[in-house]
This record gives sequence, structure tokens and C-alpha cells, in this order.
Amino acid sequence: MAKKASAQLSEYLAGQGLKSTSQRDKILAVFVEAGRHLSAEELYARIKKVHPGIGYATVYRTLKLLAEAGMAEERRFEDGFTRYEYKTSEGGHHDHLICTRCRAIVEFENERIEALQQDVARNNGFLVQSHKLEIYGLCSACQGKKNKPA
Amino acid sequence: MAKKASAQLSEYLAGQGLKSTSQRDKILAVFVEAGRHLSAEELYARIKKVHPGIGYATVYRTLKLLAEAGMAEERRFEDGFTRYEYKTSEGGHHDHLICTRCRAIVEFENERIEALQQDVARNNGFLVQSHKLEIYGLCSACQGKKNKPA
DNA sequence: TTGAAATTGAAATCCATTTTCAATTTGTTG
DNA sequence: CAACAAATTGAAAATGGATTTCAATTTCAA
Ligand SMILES: [Mn+2]
Ligand SMILES: [Mn+2]
Ligand SMILES: [Zn+2]
Ligand SMILES: [Zn+2]
Repeated sequence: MAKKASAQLSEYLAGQGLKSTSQRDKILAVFVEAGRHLSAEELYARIKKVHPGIGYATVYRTLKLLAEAGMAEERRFEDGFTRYEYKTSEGGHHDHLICTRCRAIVEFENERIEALQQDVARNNGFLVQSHKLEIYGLCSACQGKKNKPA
Repeated sequence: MAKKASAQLSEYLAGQGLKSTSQRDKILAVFVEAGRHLSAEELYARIKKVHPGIGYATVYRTLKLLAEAGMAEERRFEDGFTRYEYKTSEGGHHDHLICTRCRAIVEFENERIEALQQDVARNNGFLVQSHKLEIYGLCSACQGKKNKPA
């Protein structure tokens, strides 16, 4: 899978007249490995453990590049950080449930909601390009716990 | 209506041991008058035409204060600015359709979508606190027009 | 092998928003 | 009304995530 990802990136780069670099390969590998919804900051922390030479700016740049290449999706939740998630060719669209206490993120798909959104848009003369649905609340683990102490 | 708003603010301030000031009154009046979804920047521009003495920071501070008082709602769309909308006692919850070309914002309510969100949350053990649904696309006016030129 | 073009890391810069701080204003107390 | 502690203000400085600059390095087509 990481094999495939790096091949996909190389292909994109070649097609755009851009260059393959070891930094890009390494960042992509760590990113794919790390799991979803990472901020640049978080990814950088992981990167530098394995590849201390790689710079901060390069992590930012590569994440944007991956988004342009269609290999990552940019997400801005309400915590002030831009997060990225790796996008496989299959793994389709989904929305998010976010715990306001422990920050847990649960993904979901609901075709009925999607359909109703289309209806709403059509009724207002809009042509849908994208949408964002985030449900904030308390996950089951957090519902029982005391208030503030994270 | 603006009468009522300023009374509501005074009441909130008194209750919190905070002070009524002419700046707060004036900012509120312009805010209520101006319409929905204003950024601090936009509101400041309007304010200074009428009340040149009022400072930038005070506009920011007052907007946050109004949000705390429950008289304004903070919205973060995808344009990098925090926007505020005046919240009347009746005017209930709604979501937004946003034109990616002309930035027009249309409000809508859809109880079926709301209900389905509750279902999704329940199925995942979440207790809903709030949510955010934004549909991005082209408004009818913008669908016919050429690509980029805003 | 060569060299133009792309990329890199570090530091500087951007930019919306927040904070600092001294001066002013408010509202309460006597 | 006077006095004063506490809150507020405007201007400027600071913050913080993200982007840009720039000289040095690397890539890759010729
Ligand atoms: Mn996700
Ligand atoms: Mn609205
Ligand atoms: Zn939780
Ligand atoms: Zn439009």
C-alpha cells in the first residue's frame, strides 16, 4: 500500500514536471503509516524521529502537494489546526463525529443525508461542489466522566 | 429591535459585573443593523464610518462578548475569517449554502437532516452538542458565468 | 556530464486574532 | 457628590499556524 502510494506520487510529480525527492517519499511513507486526521505539526513530530534532517516547511509543502495530487484531504475542524487524511482510491467520502472532550473522531457515511443535501441545494438553485458535516458532542466514553479534566 | 438588543446587552453586562460603555452600544447597534455573517474586519469598516474613535481591538472584543452573551453566533466558513451573525431570541438554528464564486450565503433549515444526524450520533454512542453543515457550490446566478473572474 | 529548473532547510514573513499596557471610564461606596 | 477600585479602551506589540524568501543543494532531461 505504501508501495502503491509512492508510485502514485511519482506519477503525479512526473506528470506535472515536478521532481521526486527522498523527502517527499519519506514524508508520504510516514503519513500513510500514521493514520488519519493529522496536523502538519503532528506529522512533523513523527517525521523527525525517523528522519531528523527533514524541515518543517517541507512537511507543510508536501502535505499541500499531496492534497493537490488528490492523495490527501484537507480538513479544518474547530481546533485551529488544518488536518490531513490519506485518501485511497476506494475509501470514499465520509463525514465526522467529533468528541469535544477527548477529541476522538469517528467517521460515518449516510447516503440519506447526502441525498437530502442535494435536495436542499436544488431547491435553492445551487449546484453542489462539496460539503462539510461535522457533529460535535460527547463520545460514549466521555459521557460518564467528570466535566473538565481532559 | 435595536432598542431591545441594547437592553439585553445591558442586562447581561450587569449580571456579569461588567460595564456598559458607549462603544459597546454603538458596536452592537451597527452590528444589528448591518446584517448577517460579518467578519470583525467588515464590521470595523462600518463602525469607523460612523464612530471613528472606536478601536479595532474593541470591535473584536465586543463581538466575542456578544457571542458569550448569546446574542451572536460565531461561524467559521472556509474563507479564513471568523464571522458573526446576530441571534434573535426567535431566529432558530440553521445551516448554510455557500457560493464558492460570489461568496453568497443562503440559510436553510431541514428537520429531516437534523433528525438523521441524531440517528447517526446515537448509532455511534455520541451525545450531540452542536453540528455544522455547510454546502459549497455555485449559486444559480454564478452557474452561467465564466470561470474565474469574480 | 552539464545546467536549467525544482527543491530544500532555516529563518523571515504573513495575517487574523489576541494580549499588553498606560490612560480613561464606569459604577459603587461613603 | 466625591473617591476609588475595577473594568474598559485604543494603540501597539505579540501570538501562532501557515507561507514565503533565499542561498545552497538536488533532480533529471539533454
Ligand atoms: Mn475522516
Ligand atoms: Mn446564518
Ligand atoms: Zn470523548
Ligand atoms: Zn454565486
